[in-house]
Amino acid sequence: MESASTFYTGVPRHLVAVDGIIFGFEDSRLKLLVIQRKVDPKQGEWSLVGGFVQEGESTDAAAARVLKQTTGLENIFMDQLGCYGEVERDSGARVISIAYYALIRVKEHDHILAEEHGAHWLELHQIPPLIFDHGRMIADALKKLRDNAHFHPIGFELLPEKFTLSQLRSLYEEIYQHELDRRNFRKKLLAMNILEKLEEKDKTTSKKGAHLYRFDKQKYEQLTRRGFVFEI
Amino acid sequence: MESASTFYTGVPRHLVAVDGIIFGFEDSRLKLLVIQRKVDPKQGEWSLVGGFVQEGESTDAAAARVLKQTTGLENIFMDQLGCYGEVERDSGARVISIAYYALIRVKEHDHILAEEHGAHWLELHQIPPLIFDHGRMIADALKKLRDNAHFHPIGFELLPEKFTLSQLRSLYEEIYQHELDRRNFRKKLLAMNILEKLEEKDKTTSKKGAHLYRFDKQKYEQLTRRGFVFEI
DNA sequence: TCAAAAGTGTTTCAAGTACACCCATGT
DNA sequence: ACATGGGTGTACTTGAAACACTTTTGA
Repeated sequence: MESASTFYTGVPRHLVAVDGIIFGFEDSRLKLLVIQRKVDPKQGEWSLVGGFVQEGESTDAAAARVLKQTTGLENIFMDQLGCYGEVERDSGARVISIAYYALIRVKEHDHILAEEHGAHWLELHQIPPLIFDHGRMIADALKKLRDNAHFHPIGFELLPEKFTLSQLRSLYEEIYQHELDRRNFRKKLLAMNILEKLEEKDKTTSKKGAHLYRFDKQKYEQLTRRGFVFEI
Repeated sequence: MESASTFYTGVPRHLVAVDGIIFGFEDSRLKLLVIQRKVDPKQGEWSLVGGFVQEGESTDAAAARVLKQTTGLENIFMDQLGCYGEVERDSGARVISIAYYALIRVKEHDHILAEEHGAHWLELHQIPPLIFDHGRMIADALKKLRDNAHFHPIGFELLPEKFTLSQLRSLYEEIYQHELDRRNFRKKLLAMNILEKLEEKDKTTSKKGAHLYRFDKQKYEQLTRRGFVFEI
């Protein structure tokens, strides 16, 4: 393919990175996994987890790899946030970065592995200034998380398999940063018919105990095919 | 910065392209600008407009440059769609592509320039199979256009400065692919208070003539700051 | 027995939807 | 005079928002 090699040769090549905005939910708080950078430039400063896209590796795969390296988790909900392509965004070199955000169950991830990488879970209002354009990435990720959570049942990715309605509500209160009416929330969610009520109760937060529920993905997809639209 | 050069050296570099999904609105139809590719591989086949990101050029700038080269237009509404990073997506080489969609006023663009590039405006249902993953890019762009148009007044980017309410309505009918009630649409839009009613009338489509309106961006932004949310 | 969270029901209000009629005018 | 698209008003329906009371049980 002679002409092909003509078309692609002589074209400048670029360093391409992936950065991960990793959300977690713990103690009724939305948290973010950030690390203290181990390499220069900006060694020791706060940063998102990231890495370079390798040859023969898709950007999605690179993001999944980086996530696994820091948390030990696989098959995690991830969505691409977008490309950050300003020339001067990385002070060390011209790097084009593809940002991904991920939702993980904090309890399930490998805390020891994360610590080895200098990783910390911080609440949203505790996030220090980050290197490069990582602050903007987080802002964009939060916006996308909110938009996405509004019409898709991605919130469940942040909760344990079994959860109470109070937990679910406080999750959305954290995501949207405003209170939701306890009774209306319950009514709305149960009316959707996508939660499976379990016999077990969670007694850690009240004497009476709150029923545990499980997200019924089967039922959700079935309803979706019939035109149902999730909305919170 | 010795350690910095250590960190970045030896890292694989990639070809990075931008591809443009360019929407236009003409004769009450939503259209897409596609070209017949002039280079191998896939010469002669249908493709989106695109090009490679140069050194010292941001991805946004590259997308704007490609748009200008094919249409002659500058300062156009553009939004990033996302990164397409599969390893085998381009059969000629490993190319990471950043897709952008743009909304342009068809009347204002340089038709001669476009023709030189083998460009054609095609209606959505006329789009032939495209090379690589361009078909998927279009599907994604349409989805994003719909989502975006739902809560942001981006539709006006596709209309001439002065337009009738009927034109505006048929634009949204095209975007959403379903009919909207003529009377309710008018009521809703006028109630928003973001349209400036002009004295002029457009008599091309009726004997009575329809009033022309102009989108009042000032007023829209003012209302937005007060919490107003556009929705159609 | 009482504090604290869980669970249930009702009323109100706003926004969307459906729909019918009059208006202006070129042919 | 009439056909054609432009313009206006009203009744209905649905769903969100606001809100008060009862239940359970460990301390």
